Amino acid sequence: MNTFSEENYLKSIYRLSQLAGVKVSTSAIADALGNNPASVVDMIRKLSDKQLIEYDKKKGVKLTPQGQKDAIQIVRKHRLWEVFLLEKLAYRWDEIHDIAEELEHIKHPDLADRLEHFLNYPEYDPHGDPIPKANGKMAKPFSATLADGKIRTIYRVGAVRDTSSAFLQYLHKLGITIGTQIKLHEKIAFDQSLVISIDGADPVTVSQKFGENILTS
Amino acid sequence: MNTFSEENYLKSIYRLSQLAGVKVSTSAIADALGNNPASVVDMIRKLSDKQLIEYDKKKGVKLTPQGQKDAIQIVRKHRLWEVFLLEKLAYRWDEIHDIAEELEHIKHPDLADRLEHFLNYPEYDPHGDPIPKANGKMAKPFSATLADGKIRTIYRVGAVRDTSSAFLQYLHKLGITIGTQIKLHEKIAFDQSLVISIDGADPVTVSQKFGENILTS
DNA sequence: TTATAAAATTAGGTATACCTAATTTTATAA
DNA sequence: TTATAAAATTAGGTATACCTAATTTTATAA
Repeated sequence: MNTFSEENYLKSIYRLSQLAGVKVSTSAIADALGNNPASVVDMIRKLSDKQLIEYDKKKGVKLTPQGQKDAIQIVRKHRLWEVFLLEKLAYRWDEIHDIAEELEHIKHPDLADRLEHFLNYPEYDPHGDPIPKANGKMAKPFSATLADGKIRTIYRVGAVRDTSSAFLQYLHKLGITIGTQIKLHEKIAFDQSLVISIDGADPVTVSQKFGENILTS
Repeated sequence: MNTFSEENYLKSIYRLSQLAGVKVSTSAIADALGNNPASVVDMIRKLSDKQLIEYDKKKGVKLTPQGQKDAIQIVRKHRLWEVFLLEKLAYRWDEIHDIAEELEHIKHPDLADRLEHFLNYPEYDPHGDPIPKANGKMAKPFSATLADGKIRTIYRVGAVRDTSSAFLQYLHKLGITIGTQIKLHEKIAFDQSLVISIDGADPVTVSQKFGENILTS
């Protein structure tokens, strides 16, 4: 059984591993968790001893099969609780992440399974991320971003990459949620800003960073 | 904000305070939590510094108004989660206590209020204990025990005092739950054992200790 | 190639919440 | 009243998960 802290490290390492082209380095983990790199070095040693990760100075941190399994179970609980908080307790899109950060650490053998059943086996969480099944399998996450899109094309919002409340509140303000149709009119050559229309409304301009955080399906 | 450990102490002190004739002493708290008395002395100092308890060598530990408030909020969360686990996730009577011990520590301002709304404002938890409202008020707990009962009288099970799985599984085996009718036939003079019939069935004998843990309404 | 900046690590420290063993205080019984 | 048992406390220790400051290693740029 892993501690609260170990679980948070595993989850961060898992997330960083999934980002293409990112080396899961000491400093990358420190940034992700808001901890000092010296603390990360301590924990890398601890998780290596527990055989949950492998560390190679050159390649960075990699989850072992067991570490991967443990990380996925935490992600599973996180995403199931997010569905619960949104659907059953009527929390807003931008509120659920932080509460799920606490709930995901509740350890009781079949709590996740019961919750999944109660929620009627959702495939995706409210941010569009696939929910791992009890066996660890999950649907493919959406990977194409709006920033990669072609102009004069309509896309459907499948998921969001950033789940910070700043981003989610901005989406709320723009009227964008999972399933919203977005037409990409133009990419500004200067800074890759995007001119889009949301559900057929008048065009608005958003940043490249914005577009990179909208995943299309 | 209190730590996980501080919350567990407050809850234990609250529970011990409610038992008539029990002095909330260092050793009583140590027993309740399964900790060493030396550790309890440390925590008594800490909670006193935080003005959550008052300690008098002679009289033992007493919650301050703020300590009482904090303790009741934990009890509120515990009991609401128990209702959720039983009603929504279909856990058994004897399983819910331990899971709620973890869930009660989730700190998010209005999670308890939302959960209470979702559960339709239950007054009592599955063990018959009253659920404190957001303002800390709650229905009077049941206090009369079956062991105090008069013979040839029918009682209704209102609550159980002990919530250990050993006791709850025994009740399950006997077919006793909240609302069950129990007729008290006889008290054995030798050891205060009780001869009872459960929902009109053939009489069975149970111990005095058993009777003291059944609260009647 | 070498200077410099960035990243990683080491050394030593902190607060939390426990512990054991020894000692002191308090309660109980002869 | 005094011996003894029980309870409470003190002293000193541990593991966890962090930290800062200093040092070493690695990467990057002139």
